[in-house]
Amino acid sequence: MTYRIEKSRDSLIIKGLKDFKPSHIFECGQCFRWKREDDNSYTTIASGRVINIKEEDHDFIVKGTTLEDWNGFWHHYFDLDRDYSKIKKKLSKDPILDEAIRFGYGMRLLNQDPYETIISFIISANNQIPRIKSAVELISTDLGEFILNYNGKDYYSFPQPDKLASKSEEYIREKYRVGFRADRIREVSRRIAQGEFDHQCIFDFDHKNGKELLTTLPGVGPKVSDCILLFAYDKSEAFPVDVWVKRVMEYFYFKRNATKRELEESGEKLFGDLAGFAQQYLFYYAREMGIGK
DNA sequence: GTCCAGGCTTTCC
DNA sequence: GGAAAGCCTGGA
Repeated sequence: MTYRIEKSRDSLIIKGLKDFKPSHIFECGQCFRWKREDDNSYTTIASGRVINIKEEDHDFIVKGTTLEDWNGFWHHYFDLDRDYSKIKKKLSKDPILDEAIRFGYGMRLLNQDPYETIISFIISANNQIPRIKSAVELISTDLGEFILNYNGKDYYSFPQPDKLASKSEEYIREKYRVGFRADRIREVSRRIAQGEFDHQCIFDFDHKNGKELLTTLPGVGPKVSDCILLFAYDKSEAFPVDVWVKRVMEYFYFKRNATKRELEESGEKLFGDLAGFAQQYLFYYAREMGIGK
């Protein structure tokens, strides 16, 4: 991925960046920590860093970072080493994917922090995106570190595992409004904090072994583990099957009700090692268009 | 071993 | 009042 960065007084100006649209990247459901500002720019926090990014003509104005920090962190976070034009070209041979990609053409899969992603997607079970965002926000404000105020809003990092592990189930449930997910959050945080669960080694595992290990965690089933593998561990074969993917697959591909197994196997069969990208284009398209609802 | 119904907290539409 | 980026348990 080749692009140019120009420095201005208080921001970076990124030029020549292809396949990149903040609204598609943040609003496609992979990430819960972003805010759309009144000027349609996006402010996001990741690994204790806060940036604001604004699309302007074909450039992107980024506030809150330096050249070193962009190259050392955000470049990888936004997955800028990957050629999405190539991925989209391959997937577009499928007419349904072609349509989904026309809709969400600027989507990219973020490389997010593993622990934050694990907890966020445990919270996502049988839940709605506004509520998931709210819970992650409440946890960070309560236990994370204050980073800075941007445009009137305080930003806090997501806490380390020992912080959540030290709270009671009742405290987590009542303070963050996470219901039956409270004990799962506490227990998973405890296992990671005490070194019982090594989440770093999953980077070296393949998709199948990573899924096997992650699903040993309470609150992590097949769908949630595939989200974690796709959004934090760079496993692009992962194909999370949720209600929207079920709807879009049954509506366009099966043209009938499909079993859970048929749905889970369809990703690899149809899209191979690009299944994760296909899933994300399809999810975003199906949810925004209300397919099959 | 696989499959499936019912229950789960709370909020959003 | 039903549905929500599902998981867990128990029983067939």
